[in-house]
Amino acid sequence: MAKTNAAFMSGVPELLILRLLSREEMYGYQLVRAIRIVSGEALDLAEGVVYPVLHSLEQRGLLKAKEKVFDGRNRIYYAVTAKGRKRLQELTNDWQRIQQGISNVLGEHHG
Amino acid sequence: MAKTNAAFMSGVPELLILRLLSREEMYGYQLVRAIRIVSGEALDLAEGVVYPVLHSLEQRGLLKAKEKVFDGRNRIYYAVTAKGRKRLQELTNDWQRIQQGISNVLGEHHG
DNA sequence: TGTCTTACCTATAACTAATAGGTATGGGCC
DNA sequence: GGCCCATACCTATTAGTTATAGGTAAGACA
Repeated sequence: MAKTNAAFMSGVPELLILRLLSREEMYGYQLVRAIRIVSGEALDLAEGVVYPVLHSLEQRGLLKAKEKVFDGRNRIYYAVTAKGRKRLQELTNDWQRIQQGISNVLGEHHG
Repeated sequence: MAKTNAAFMSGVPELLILRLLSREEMYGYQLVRAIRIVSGEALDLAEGVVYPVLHSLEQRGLLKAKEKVFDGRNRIYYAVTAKGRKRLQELTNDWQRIQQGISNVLGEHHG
């Protein structure tokens, strides 16, 4: 039931995941729900999107994984590394710039 | 000298081009400069990005091309069709929703 | 037993922006 | 004339990701 996105999504999963994990460590399945809820139902990333991004971020040293057993169930918690925080800052800056640029174009009143 | 973008650009060229052309018809080379200027230097799309998008939009019936000779030089002006305006509206809505969703996530104060 | 939710995973497809070229004309400069 | 820059168009290839569509397995609950 994740069928939100047409365009405008490049880089977004990475940004959102880094941002949410920078506040508190979470596991993948939890992230999927958090993105939907915190975005105000505007965004809904499928697990098939979130897990590969988590693996990629971990491999690049931006996240650190920690396996925990909860209620007999396996969970893999992810926390942002120092390198990850730097990356988050960069991505946030890029986002702000691009978002502003698009607003500038859209905001122009019709002539 | 167009080297702006890292991420967050999917769907953006199409949106910007439709929006700018909805105000007045323009030709490709002019669009390239307009995007840079109107966005406040935040965005800079290379010709290699803009021309293929124009062709795609025309093929899909969202733009209509009109060749004009100016100063002995050939220019191809593009205007938005009715179908194109509808598409622009949809894209704008998508953009607003996604942009809002991302703001919601980013804006959360650290806990 | 059967179904739902939780929790993880991956392979493939689909999309599209970015790169890196290329062609051709006109104007200005020496 | 020869040179360079700006204008104005173009395309093939690469790169990078998201989206799709699956699959596995355990626990809860009826």
